[in-house]
Amino acid sequence: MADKNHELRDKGLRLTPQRQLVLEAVRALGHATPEEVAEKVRATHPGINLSTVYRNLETLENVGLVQHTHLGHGGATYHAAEELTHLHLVCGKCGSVGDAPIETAAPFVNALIDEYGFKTDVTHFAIYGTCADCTAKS
Amino acid sequence: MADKNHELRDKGLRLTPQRQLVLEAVRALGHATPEEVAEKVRATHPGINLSTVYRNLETLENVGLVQHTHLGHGGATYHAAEELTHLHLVCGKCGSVGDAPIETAAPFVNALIDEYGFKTDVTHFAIYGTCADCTAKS
DNA sequence: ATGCGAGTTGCAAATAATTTGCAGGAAAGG
DNA sequence: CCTTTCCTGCAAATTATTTGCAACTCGCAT
Ligand SMILES: [Mn+2]
Ligand SMILES: [Mn+2]
Ligand SMILES: [Zn+2]
Ligand SMILES: [Zn+2]
Repeated sequence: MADKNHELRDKGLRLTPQRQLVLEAVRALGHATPEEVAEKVRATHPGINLSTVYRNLETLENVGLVQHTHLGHGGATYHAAEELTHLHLVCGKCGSVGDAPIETAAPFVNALIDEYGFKTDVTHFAIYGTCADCTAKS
Repeated sequence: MADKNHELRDKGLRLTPQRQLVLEAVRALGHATPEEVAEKVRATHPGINLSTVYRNLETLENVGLVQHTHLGHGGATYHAAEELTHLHLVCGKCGSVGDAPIETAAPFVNALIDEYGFKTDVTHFAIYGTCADCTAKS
């Protein structure tokens, strides 16, 4: 590696400790709300302001390093862009979040393209329903 | 029809003008945010309070007369339960909301049941992506 | 090294969306 | 009617996110 953190400069962004830490936190956490990202960052940079986290998440999303997804009824959660390679199966009863390969959705995605010219991003919203455990219990 | 509005009493709910109007508004609007429902109701009942609308939407959802869906990054929109018979194709570029029959998703839904025992509700979240028009323009 | 200018940050305040407490008012049933 | 319970309006509280602004600092050009 020539010099570290080229990925941020390459996108035309300044390399600040806060920004690096936000990105690292998102990568470490898998998926996380802005609040959770802030919490994680505070481990090494206690002073970080929540609004800085929001702003950096937005900035990092604009340059394609992170993305947001909706797993629940409320706000968004953030992922590292590289890591968004699976569907999220969210159970409305117990709140569990399972994964499934994106290919599972391929026939559906193709049908929407063929019939409507609609290009689906299957990761933006979670797949909502009831998990096997909760179905068994009821 | 024996006597009107049995549907509310049958669910064990009191029949108040506000409640009836909220339900009618949801039915008339197709999909609507709580704010939009309130607006609609105010046409005939100007005094209705927004919190009454929120409370009634929740109540009506609990008894199964309405349901909420997420069409965008933000809050929920409400539908009459009978009316939720299609997918929502939401374009992230232009914001348009198209419809598609639920059957389009059948192979996908079946795959999730077979492979994970996960029962998908395909209407809770919209199907997010880019519409044909926006794809053409870019 | 030094300095400058644009991009960033922290902080406080502003917005926006939704929820809650409470006291008065109205619906259902006897 | 009368009572009980549910429901409503209103104000205040929460929660989530955004914005204005002055101070700061990163990266580039002296
Ligand atoms: Mn929801
Ligand atoms: Mn979104
Ligand atoms: Zn579950
Ligand atoms: Zn579009």
